[in-house]
Amino acid sequence: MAKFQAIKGTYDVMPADAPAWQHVESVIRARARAFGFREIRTPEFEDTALFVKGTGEATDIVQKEMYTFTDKGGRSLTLRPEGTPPVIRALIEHGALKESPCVKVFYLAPMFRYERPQAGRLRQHTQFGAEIVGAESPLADAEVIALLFTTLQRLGLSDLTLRLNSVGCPACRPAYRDKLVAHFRPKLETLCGNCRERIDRNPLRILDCKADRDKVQDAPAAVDSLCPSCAAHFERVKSLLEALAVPYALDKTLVRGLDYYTRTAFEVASPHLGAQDALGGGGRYDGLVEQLGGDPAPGVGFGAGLERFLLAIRNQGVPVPAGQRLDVYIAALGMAATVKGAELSGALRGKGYSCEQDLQGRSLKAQLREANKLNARYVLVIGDDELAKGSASLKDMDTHGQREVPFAELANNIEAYCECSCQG
RNA sequence: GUGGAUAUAGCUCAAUUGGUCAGAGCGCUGGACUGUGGCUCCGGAGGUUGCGGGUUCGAGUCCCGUUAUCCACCCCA
Repeated sequence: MAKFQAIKGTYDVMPADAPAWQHVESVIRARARAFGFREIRTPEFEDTALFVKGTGEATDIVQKEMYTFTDKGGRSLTLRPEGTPPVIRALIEHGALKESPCVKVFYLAPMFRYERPQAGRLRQHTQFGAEIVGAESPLADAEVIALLFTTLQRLGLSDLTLRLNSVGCPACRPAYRDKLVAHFRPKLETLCGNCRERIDRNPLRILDCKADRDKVQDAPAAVDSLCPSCAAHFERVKSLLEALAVPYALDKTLVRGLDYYTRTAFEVASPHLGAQDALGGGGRYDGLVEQLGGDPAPGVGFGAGLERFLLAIRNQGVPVPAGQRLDVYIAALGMAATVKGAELSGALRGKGYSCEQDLQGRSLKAQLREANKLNARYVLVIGDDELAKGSASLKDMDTHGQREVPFAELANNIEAYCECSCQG
């Protein structure tokens, strides 16, 4: 076993896996552009207090999952466990919300959480997230959801389930909370240990309990206790999702784990994942901007895990486009030919072709095998014969055809000989 | 933090009740007309069986510890 290995919960994307990542990333960027979201990049670590205040003191993330350390200046810093607080912080810090009443941004960035790894869960994972800040319109909720949902569809994922719920606002939630407590308090005995604690700490989370799924079904639903404005908002979100052709399933037990959520809560899950089946989730957070020191502004967004995208893609058997093929492989025999090959590869690369040359001084057979493995379109064979004639043997790996081409012509006008797909 | 499973060549895995059991396939590499790929055939390299103890005449094969990985819980992407 190797002396050093990637630390628990982290992993390497080796060259063989890179094309799949690039594909997912490019689909995401294309979708974000289609919806008019602009990219934002924030630091990998922040003031610890940003997450304590933003994510919420009582959340599991803050309680036990943060990578927190003290730097040499005595500052308490934390590796970003989630994307929303840093984004809001940046928008406030740069006055983006004063410059424009509504901002739409997305990010693609690593997140860090100290958790026990399992299928679809890592200590460092990559999130695709998007936020719309400054819009109270239910269309903002619907657009954010549609961005996530259609991105997953574009990736070829199917059997997706979009769970939707509304958890109300500071005006109506307290009353609902009381109803819930009143409902469960008498049945305390029938609840699991976790829920007995939750009834005081955070009763809404009892709805999330997997052990007592059945006992939760007849509990009062948040959607039945919404104040008029939250109820109207939720109705519009639903009809806008229909307008956007995004199928949803109401789930009155869906409660998101972060403190800042208000009104809309949603989650997209795939049956092609393990126990952690959410590809992404999010919701509205109308109080967060103010909470973090900005002028009050509503917001809505989501976070989604790329590793889970890749996992679902693989488990579902969705084909992933292969990486770009090599245009030209130069097989040279001997030092003089190698020098000539270097000269030609320089010229070819200058014209925009991808081109590589043997570095091991191996036999021609071995070089051709290598070219084949690299899926090269053409191979230029250069040996003593070619050097004497002043021309190279240009072999088409797809048709098996081969012809002689003078060195001078090759460098200037290879297109003429590669009737082809080589891109200039 | 809790529970369960697993740790044998680069990868996927074999190895009867502890006694030639350290192997196969793939991959890598060389060759089959000393200059021509993908198929086929032949050869080669590569493992002190995660690590440390113990039991035994003898341990990948049993016991203890340790580390790591995987899966599940909590929770989340």
